Amino acid sequence: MITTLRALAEPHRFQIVELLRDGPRPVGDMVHRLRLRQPQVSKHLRVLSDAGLVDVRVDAQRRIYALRPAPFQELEVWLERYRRLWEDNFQRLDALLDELKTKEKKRGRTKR
Amino acid sequence: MITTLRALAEPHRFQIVELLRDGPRPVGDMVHRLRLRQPQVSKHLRVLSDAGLVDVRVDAQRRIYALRPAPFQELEVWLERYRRLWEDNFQRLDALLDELKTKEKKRGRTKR
DNA sequence: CTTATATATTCCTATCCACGAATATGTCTT
DNA sequence: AAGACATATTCGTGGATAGGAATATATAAG
Repeated sequence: MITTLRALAEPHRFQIVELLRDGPRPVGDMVHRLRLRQPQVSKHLRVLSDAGLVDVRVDAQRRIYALRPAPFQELEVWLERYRRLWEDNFQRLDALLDELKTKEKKRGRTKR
Repeated sequence: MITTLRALAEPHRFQIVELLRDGPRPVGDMVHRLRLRQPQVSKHLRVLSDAGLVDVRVDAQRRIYALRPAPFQELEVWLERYRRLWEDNFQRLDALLDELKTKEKKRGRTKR
């Protein structure tokens, strides 16, 4: 999970991933679209590959990169456990109770 | 989005977020549970706060930190656009077609 | 007002990593 | 086999940042 997040957290890599969302692409195409230098793109792809976010298919001299679904699925599974943050009242209820408690404590004195 | 990812990509911050998933907590509690030194926890919380992932509520000398739902919702919205990766056939079809093309090209010669 | 408790900030340092430049590897074409 | 094309790797460097130690700030308690 951390590996996935770290890989995605770099802006250029994020852009590469966003590009690949629309389908597999060769390196040169990404170089052109993102206006980055070829070595940097290759290096970012290496990081993404090591993180398991992409895989490569060889087509003559070209390498076609594509997203691997697995890490994105894992991200989604992880995120699901945070749904309650906005779907339940959950912390809102908690915060409300705490606030009431705070007000009670402060009764009779000036704030700050 | 990048801001959110960067904040989550650091292991200790990730742990803090995981802790806060179960509800708001004061700093000292996290220090104790994660066995980190207090200044580091405060610094990580600062980063999380700047990234909009948490907010603080003052309770006497203590500060109670809680997750903010918004960034997690945004993450989920972003992730939704990647669902097709595994729900459709999408790239699988694409890859299949490419593979057929490759085999055709290679017909009659030795691999590598 | 002094002390204790809880948290935040500052300063320093070592480490990591993204970039640029140069070069290497691999494959196609002729 | 030679050159062209596509991609990968290496090396060096500057900037960002996490951690440690010390200190500052804020509130509570006596």
